[in-house]
Amino acid sequence: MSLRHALLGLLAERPSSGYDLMKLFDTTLANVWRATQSQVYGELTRMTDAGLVDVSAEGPRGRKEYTLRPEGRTELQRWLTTPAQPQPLRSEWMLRVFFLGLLPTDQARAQLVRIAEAEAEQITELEGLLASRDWAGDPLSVSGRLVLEYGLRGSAMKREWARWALEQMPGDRQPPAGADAP
Amino acid sequence: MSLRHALLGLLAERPSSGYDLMKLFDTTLANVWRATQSQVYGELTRMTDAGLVDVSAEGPRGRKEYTLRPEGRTELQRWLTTPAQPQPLRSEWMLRVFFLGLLPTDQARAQLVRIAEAEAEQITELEGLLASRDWAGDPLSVSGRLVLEYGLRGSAMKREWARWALEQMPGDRQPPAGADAP
DNA sequence: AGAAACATGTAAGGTGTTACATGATTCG
DNA sequence: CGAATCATGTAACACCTTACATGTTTCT
Repeated sequence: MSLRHALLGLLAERPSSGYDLMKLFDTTLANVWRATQSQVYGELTRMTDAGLVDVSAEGPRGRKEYTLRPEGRTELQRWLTTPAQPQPLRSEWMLRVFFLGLLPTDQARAQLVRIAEAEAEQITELEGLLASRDWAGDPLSVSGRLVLEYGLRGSAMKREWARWALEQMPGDRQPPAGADAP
Repeated sequence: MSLRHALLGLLAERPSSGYDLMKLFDTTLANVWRATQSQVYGELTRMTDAGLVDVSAEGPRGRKEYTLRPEGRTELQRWLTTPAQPQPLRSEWMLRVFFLGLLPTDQARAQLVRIAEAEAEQITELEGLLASRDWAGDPLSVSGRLVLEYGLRGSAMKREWARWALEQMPGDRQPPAGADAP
């Protein structure tokens, strides 16, 4: 049910339309919780039915602005203070790593190299994001900065791990200079 | 479709029944890719229909042993060598962190402390797993070791991050000894 | 004999993805 | 006026969770 809580959290900052919320998912929450357009609109309808939000204003082009109701705020607080139970873990890239042993060594190593490279790119991107704006100020900026830092540390960790993994794999030996290749 | 690939990968090692595969998910893949019983049985039927596996033997209690067919092996190789496209990211705990600014500071700090503590436990558990068996030998042990290492580094990173985050939060100042509380 | 482990399956309901469908308003 | 952006919604299909349902074999 976390899509609902993400929406409640965003609406706690300011009333917004489904379209506004969509853009927030694509930008600020892109590295935390993705949602599609049809999900957002559908969930907003259900949240209205459930009495968590209200349509507080209607604008041009059928725009509907949603506002948090007290019930919604209560639910948000409840969720934020409830300890998260561990979510079902599913990581496709780790699954691939787990089965790396089924590939010829050179192909397996190539996959690890790819992981390290992809993560280096990710670091560049996140560093750009870090430099792109001021992270002091309003509360959501502060916690946004926390999330970004986690992303940076996670990517650095993953890149280092991939390098370490390459060292563990057989076939790492450098052929001595001048050795004849078979 | 990764459940299917997980099953193909496990069957590449040795023919197994649905029940066997379930146990492998609960043990070796517990930190990589979770699956429920009804998912596994259902997917095995669909994989049989798709010609990826065969029921190679039947045993007591209706036991069916599945074996990889050449088509299945091909599909597994294809998947392993195809670069993974980034999966939709959804992290509930990060979502909670993102909205930490909506809580009073002391409650927000309590959440971060909880995260650090939970991760410390996780590290203990993974270290136990690391010590519990020999990780040299067959290919899947070697890559299993890689995955475990990733888990260990990830947990250490997360714990350190939580400590860092606590330092960033307002309200970190220690009241001087003997100071009067309001 | 009873408990634990082995073994498979179905059904209902929730959540998410992709594609389709439609139209209004603003800006150059 | 045409393109981009704003704006909302539906439908089909895939996937996952939880609970229900059933029966056998082995071990103590």
